[in-house]
Amino acid sequence: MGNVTAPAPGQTSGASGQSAAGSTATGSNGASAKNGAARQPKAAAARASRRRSGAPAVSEPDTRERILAAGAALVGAKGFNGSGLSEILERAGVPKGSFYHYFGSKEDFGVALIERARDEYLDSLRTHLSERKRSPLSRLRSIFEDTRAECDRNGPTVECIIPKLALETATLSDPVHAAVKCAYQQWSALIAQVIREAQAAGEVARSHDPDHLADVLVMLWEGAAVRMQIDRSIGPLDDFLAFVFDTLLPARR
Amino acid sequence: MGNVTAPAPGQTSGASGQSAAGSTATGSNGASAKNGAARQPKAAAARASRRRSGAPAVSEPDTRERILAAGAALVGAKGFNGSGLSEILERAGVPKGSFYHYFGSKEDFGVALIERARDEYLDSLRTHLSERKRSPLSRLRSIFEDTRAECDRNGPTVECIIPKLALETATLSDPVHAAVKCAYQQWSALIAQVIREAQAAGEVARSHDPDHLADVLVMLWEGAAVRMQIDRSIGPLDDFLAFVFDTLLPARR
DNA sequence: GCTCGTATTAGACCAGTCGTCTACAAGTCC
DNA sequence: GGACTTGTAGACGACTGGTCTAATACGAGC
Repeated sequence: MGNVTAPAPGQTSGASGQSAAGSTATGSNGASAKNGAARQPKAAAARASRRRSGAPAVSEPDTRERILAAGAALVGAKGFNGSGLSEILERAGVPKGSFYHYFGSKEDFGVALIERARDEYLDSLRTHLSERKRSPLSRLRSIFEDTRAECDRNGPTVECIIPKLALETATLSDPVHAAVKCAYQQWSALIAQVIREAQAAGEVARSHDPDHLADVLVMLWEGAAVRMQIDRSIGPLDDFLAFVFDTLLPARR
Repeated sequence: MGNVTAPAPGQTSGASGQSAAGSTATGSNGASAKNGAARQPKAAAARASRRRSGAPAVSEPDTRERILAAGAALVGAKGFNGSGLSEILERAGVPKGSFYHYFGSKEDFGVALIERARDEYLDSLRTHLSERKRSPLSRLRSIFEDTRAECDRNGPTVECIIPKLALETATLSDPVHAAVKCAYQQWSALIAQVIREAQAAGEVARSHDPDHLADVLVMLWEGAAVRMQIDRSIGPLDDFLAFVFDTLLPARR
């Protein structure tokens, strides 16, 4: 390691690559894998071609999605390494054999999990942000308030598998890391855009640089989310809202 | 703010308690543990009595500490569940059999890890904050700048096992959760204290409530730390410093 | 030197891990 | 109907996980 680099935030899904995993062993085991070539899920190509040809796709009702949903729930609760495939699949009501039909490996599955969460979240964000009848600042606020409400509904211990997976696996697995990084960049960019609109509308002081401010908001929100899990209370999210919208942004000056 | 509360942050170490772990299983396994009483490390009592009697303690040179150090490094890199005892002990140069002489369980070990990190960090904080010859605001700044410098030295992927352990295990293990919560409360309290001093010295606007502001700083810093791991760059920490000390605090008004 | 009691270690243990493999059911095309 | 592909099904294997018992190393007392 030692490097840092930034390998093109786009491309995330696809081939695994099998990053450095057990290469640290100092003593006995040494080489453990005989595989050299990357496995591929078999189903991905099929799915793509089927979609392309517009077939009704009677089968594969939602197996893949069921696995992902169960995985998201369990990983959210017990972490990625803490969740075994067996339990995920048991909850999804899907046999083991099907898993490797849809995903190349557990790591692949992790990437898919992140992409799913990211797409879902960013979509809801875009929905909120495109509500043209509300002012930019009010739209921005609604984003966070809605997430807060959701956390309130689901209990403070769920939610936000992205930072969880990020901290847990990003040090190890490059594909997961890339997916997470990409998610954050898009998120930040969206926020920056609303901030610009809010500034144009005179709702936010122009002294703030939109990109930096967006990064700060994202970081603060993430910190609040972490704190929420630690305190097991959504208080931190309220603190976030109060600080950002009552103190920080309306810097009328 | 709502809640926050403060349930006696002291007491964290000691008996484990074996919190709810597998109680969520829907299907087969169900009960997995046969133990009801808490195990105890055997060595803890000995250590205590030895220390009490002032013996030179020739044996146990630093075995426990070596395990902790190796554990902190590995857990920081691969997460708690991702780090096996075998590898930790191998790195520490300690035989596997010795582990349960010093720790009651892996969970106990996790608590010890957090307490070690917390004590170390809070101690350095107190050192910084008690430097009477510097102004409060400058002391506050030096805290974060020093940590930034350390991250710069060690690379952005290490550091901060506390939020890592927090997100990874706090959902499951009550003792770990308690230790983490305690750490944050103390941290926040320390920051709030400096803020008060800075306000008294006229360095920070009195319009801020010290406790809330401290919480915000901690959350933002935590978010920056998470982001640092994701970006694999200390840029977020710089953003933090710039925002807090150039924009947020000097709200001269 | 021998025994005894404690501090420490070696290695067995089994549950659980991810991943593979073969067998089978269902749908589609010739 | 038979040869494909797509997806389901779960047993199986090699391996590692944390845990614990049985044995060692070591120092004190006689």
